[in-house]
Amino acid sequence: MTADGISIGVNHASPVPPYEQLRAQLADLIAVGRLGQGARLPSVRQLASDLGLANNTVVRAYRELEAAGLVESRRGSGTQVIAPSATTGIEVKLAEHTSAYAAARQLNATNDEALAAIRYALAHLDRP
Amino acid sequence: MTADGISIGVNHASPVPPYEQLRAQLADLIAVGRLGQGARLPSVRQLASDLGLANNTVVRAYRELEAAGLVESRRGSGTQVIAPSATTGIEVKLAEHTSAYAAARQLNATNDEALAAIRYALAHLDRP
Amino acid sequence: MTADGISIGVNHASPVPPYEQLRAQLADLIAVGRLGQGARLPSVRQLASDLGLANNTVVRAYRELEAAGLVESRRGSGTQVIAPSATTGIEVKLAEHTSAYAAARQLNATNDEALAAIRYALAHLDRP
Amino acid sequence: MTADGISIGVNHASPVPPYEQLRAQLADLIAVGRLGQGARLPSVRQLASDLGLANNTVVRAYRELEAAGLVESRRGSGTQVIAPSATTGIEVKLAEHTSAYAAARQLNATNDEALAAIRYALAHLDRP
DNA sequence: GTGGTCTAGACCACT
DNA sequence: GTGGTCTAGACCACC
Repeated sequence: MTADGISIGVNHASPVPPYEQLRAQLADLIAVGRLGQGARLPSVRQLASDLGLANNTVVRAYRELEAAGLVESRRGSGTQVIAPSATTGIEVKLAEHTSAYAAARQLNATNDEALAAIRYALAHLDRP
Repeated sequence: MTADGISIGVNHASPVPPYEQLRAQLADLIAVGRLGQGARLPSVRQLASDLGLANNTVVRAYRELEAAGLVESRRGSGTQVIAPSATTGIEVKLAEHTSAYAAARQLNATNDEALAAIRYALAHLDRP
Repeated sequence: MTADGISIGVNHASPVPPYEQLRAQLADLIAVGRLGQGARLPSVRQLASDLGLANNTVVRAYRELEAAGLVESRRGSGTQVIAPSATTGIEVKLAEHTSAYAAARQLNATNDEALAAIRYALAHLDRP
Repeated sequence: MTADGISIGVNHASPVPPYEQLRAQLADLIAVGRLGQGARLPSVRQLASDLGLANNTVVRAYRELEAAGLVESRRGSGTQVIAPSATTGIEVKLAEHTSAYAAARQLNATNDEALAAIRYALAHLDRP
């Protein structure tokens, strides 16, 4: 849990490298609007020490976000979100991912199967 | 597209290492029943040459699947699927993933948003 | 565009640090005669605010120009150009740079290629 | 001078960071055809030790070239040039640069001045 | 052997 | 304080 109430985690056991885990989580927070235009990301040093990473690992993640046009870094003034023209809603983000996942895994879900899936997911999400 | 009609792909540009891409795809095919009990995986050499990978990369993926108890390799008979105690259906797999994704990304979707998501996904899946 | 009709720009995305971008542009303007002997550079505060830079960044650029003997700063009278012993013409400046570039890049241009180059450049310069 | 007869140098005193000096030189060698399609760049370790740099510095340069689509790196098989659709000739490269330089520096050269420039440059190039 | 990532700590540029 | 770069050396994935 970082200062701003956004929590980010890194799984060192995962085959996905830490910088990419970071990048993906931040990209999603931005895409979904949790980090909107002008929002400041935690400082490199802050996030690195929070997560027990080397500074450069965070720098790498921020650099990739910048290359993707999601964020802008300036020496001395930190890293800020550049809002995407049309903010992507949670549903759209979830849907894009679900769809991509199904395709990538060749799950060939029928409509009924997919709906069953989402109902199942909803039923098992721990939520207050 | 490998011999058995199952197609597997490896993206060299991805930060996820090839052996893990392989492992994940095979694990899903098994979890979902596309590769059922007793099904034979392609031979190491076959799959490696199909994908332009070194044999060892495929060996690594198979080894991890074996360690997870999903397949069994025996000299002479290749690598075969050991059906999981309860075969996981497509919906369950999709749902688990969707749910895990939402949690990992802190998307905090409401039920309505999640349903909207799945409808969106369905509408955008190219299907015959 | 600064006060004197000379325009200077800083690209924050460039790997070249801002103070050096400033220094190089000013040095060229001087070398080429656009800023002649006795010409006054914009005040540090002026230039800094025009470009959205911190004062110290401009100070740094001016300091390097002074160390190179191109300008002189005096309290009260700002920063003035000290004309180089022999004023360098545009052609000479361009030529020096072109030549240095070719050498640095090992382009090994023949005379014909270089002439073709300059003709091409001329044809593509937007000029009134 | 590296193995392949291409020589690359890094100036540690320059304000331009080493990885960028590297990137620019390699990009030019490719743009100009000195490193054509399929040509293999020196290995990261090779180049790093030739130039007295840390491996990561070379890695960074190669990564940027890859992001620009000039080059492709594969673990185990090195880094190869992906030829640009239309190979850029030496003259074009030189001209583009000269033109860009003139514009960036506001040299406002006339055609005559530019021609004088190139003649001057040619006269002062040390060439066998 | 190849490239890819990470660390720990340094120094620089910038606000 | 901020981000940006470099080093030295480690370990991993891949051919």
